[in-house]
Amino acid sequence: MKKKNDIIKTASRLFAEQGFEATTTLQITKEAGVTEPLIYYHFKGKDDLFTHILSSTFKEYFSRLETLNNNTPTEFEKIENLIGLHFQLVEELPHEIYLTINTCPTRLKDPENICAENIKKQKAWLTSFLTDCLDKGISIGEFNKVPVTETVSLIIAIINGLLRQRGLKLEHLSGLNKESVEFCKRSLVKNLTEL
Amino acid sequence: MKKKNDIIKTASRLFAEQGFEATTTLQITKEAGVTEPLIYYHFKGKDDLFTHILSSTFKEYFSRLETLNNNTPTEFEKIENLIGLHFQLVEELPHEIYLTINTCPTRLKDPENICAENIKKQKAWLTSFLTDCLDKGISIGEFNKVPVTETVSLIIAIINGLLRQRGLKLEHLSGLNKESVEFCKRSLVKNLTEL
Amino acid sequence: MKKKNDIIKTASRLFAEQGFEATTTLQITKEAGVTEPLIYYHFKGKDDLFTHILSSTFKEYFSRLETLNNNTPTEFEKIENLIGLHFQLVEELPHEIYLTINTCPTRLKDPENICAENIKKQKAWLTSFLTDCLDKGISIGEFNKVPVTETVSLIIAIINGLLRQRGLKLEHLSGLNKESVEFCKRSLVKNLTEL
Amino acid sequence: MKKKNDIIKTASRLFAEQGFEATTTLQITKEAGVTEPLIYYHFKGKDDLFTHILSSTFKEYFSRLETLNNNTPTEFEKIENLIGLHFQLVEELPHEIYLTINTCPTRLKDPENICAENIKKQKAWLTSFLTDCLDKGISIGEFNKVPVTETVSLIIAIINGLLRQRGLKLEHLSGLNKESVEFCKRSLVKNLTEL
DNA sequence: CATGAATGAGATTTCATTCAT
DNA sequence: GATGAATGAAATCTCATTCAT
Repeated sequence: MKKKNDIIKTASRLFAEQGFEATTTLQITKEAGVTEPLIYYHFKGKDDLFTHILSSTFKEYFSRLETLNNNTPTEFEKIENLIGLHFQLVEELPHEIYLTINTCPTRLKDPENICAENIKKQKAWLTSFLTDCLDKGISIGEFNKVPVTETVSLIIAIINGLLRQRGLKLEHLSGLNKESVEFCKRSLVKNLTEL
Repeated sequence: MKKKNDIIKTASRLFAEQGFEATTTLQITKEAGVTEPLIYYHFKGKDDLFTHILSSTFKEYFSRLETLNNNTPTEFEKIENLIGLHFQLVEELPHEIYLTINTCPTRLKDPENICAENIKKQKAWLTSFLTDCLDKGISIGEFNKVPVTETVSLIIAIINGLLRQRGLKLEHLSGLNKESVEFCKRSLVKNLTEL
Repeated sequence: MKKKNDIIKTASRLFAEQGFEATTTLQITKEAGVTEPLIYYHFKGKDDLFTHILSSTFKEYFSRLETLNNNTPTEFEKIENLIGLHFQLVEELPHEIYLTINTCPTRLKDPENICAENIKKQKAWLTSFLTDCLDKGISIGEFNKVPVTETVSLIIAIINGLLRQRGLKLEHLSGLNKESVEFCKRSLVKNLTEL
Repeated sequence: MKKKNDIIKTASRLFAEQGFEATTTLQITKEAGVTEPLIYYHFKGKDDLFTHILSSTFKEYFSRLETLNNNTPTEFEKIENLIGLHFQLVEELPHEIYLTINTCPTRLKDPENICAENIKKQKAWLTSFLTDCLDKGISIGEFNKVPVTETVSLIIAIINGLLRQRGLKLEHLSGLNKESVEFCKRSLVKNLTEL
């Protein structure tokens, strides 16, 4: 079972770095120190291996989303926690997260495939979470009166954009977490004392 | 020459939708209504076709960046124009832009390749532009005293995140342009009357 | 197109001699003097090549059955002609005919496959032809009062058994044609003067 | 030992239905409810398993041939008994018999292999038996003066053809046994009262 | 400019077989 | 007896590319 794990780890990294098609089964097994047929012993094929990695990743991702604390003193802290969770995740599972951001999109055409399914689910979850948050924050006067739908899309875009930068190794997010939160806070929260 | 253009258009779309590796020369020619050797008459090969498309796209992109008006009354208007330019671009050249966002990243390892080169150039350009802008805006008291480096990264992430959403067809950016600008404005510009 | 024909001829022979599974695409192409991918240029795959050969063979077979003369003085001559047609066919297309007898049966489980389909069609045709023949021959007193269904099955079995012997190279049917006809005639036709 | 038998039974069936090459060791073990290495505990390999099944079958076949009664009142009864024996055999061991008819032929090229060897032996036995029978029957005036060699081939073809029909599940031999015998009797035996 | 036919290199996958337990 | 894990060898198939016309 150790070897099975070696395959999964190596494949995650390579799929993330090079994409699904550009990664050959031979390369995976060579770097994992096993022989090619072992992939086919543990998985139905290259596709199934990819699917397996992706399911695990999204499962982990969604289970973490569920742990977000919904009893924060302010609505903004929920957003802060959501952003923090993503920064945390990409530190722990850089390849896996990058896989969902970068390799998935090229496999999105077939609406039944696992990428499409999970990316939709993610979007729905984040939209619902943020919409709640903004609605409540605006109604209790914590937030400025921003248009909810657009602002939700925007925050999701920010999260995605940041993870992507990081995946491209264009940024070492250190310090960006705090600043992203501040940026949003200034834009959303009413009556902040000026910096 | 019409057929050459058909090849380029079809290839742009397919490379963007499926990635470079997942797109076969046969598929390109079939969907373009030509035969395979014609690719080799007009280009050195599949790589060269890709390179051609990418260079044109980045050339167009950089030439547009150069048209940005640097004599705006306020510094924020420069940022507004920059964001607007990207929204404009993705409306006009959706496949080409999505290509740079989605297909390039998996080809980034080789530092000599055209993707790496241009993405670095893009990043340098945007960083320089936004750094100038923020530095000046802060010094003249138009902007809050935000940490420049991080905020620059953040704005770039927002732009990328938005284009990516659009490419994934998760969003119809209509309305998002204006709201993105407002979001940033609230966060950056001092003494706005509260909404 | 000459090379395509070389593939078909070589494949027919090898499929017949060794069976479908035991024949490799490499072997076919080597013996046909071409390279492997050429199979995939002209056919969808090994299966499609097999299917193509089989369709042509059965098409030829059924078109010959249709040429059988139905205006013979006696009913027995129809049977004689039917047997003769099969002997003739196996002389002209030994590999192809042997393919239908020997390689088809192992592919019979899937009821939609081309073997199943054609073998059923063949059986239906022969049954209908022979049933007519026997019915009429009995009613006009040319034939003994034999049980029609069973006798039809038996004549089909004789034809199949003979072709199979020949395919196995256990027999050189010379002389067998005439004798097969005599054997059946003695059994079926009334009032023959004893040999 | 029960599991060994499960392997043998399942393998017989699958080899007969699909052929030797098309049947994988994995399929055999799955359908037999065991694991692959067990085949290698009981047999030297897939070839050896096939050989084992085939030897048993032919051994049983030849031992039955030896039980044929040679002291019948008429020569024709010998032929009748021979045909009956084959009908009987295919009822009892349908897979095994079909194996010899259908799977063996594709393995006939190598003259040292077990199929070639046994099929030759079978042919020799039947030829010798029937030749004796016909020679004697003709000399004592029981049979018409038929050409012996050809008629022998023909009777063997009939037997093979019938077993094959049955194996292909094109026929339920019920009733055919009796009628096959009658068909041959009418053709061979002198002075039958007309039906 | 354009194509039908063909190919070299290599990818994915299968399968009989073995090893360690 | 029996098995889960693993493998060497080879099969089918794909794909970018080229040749001859």
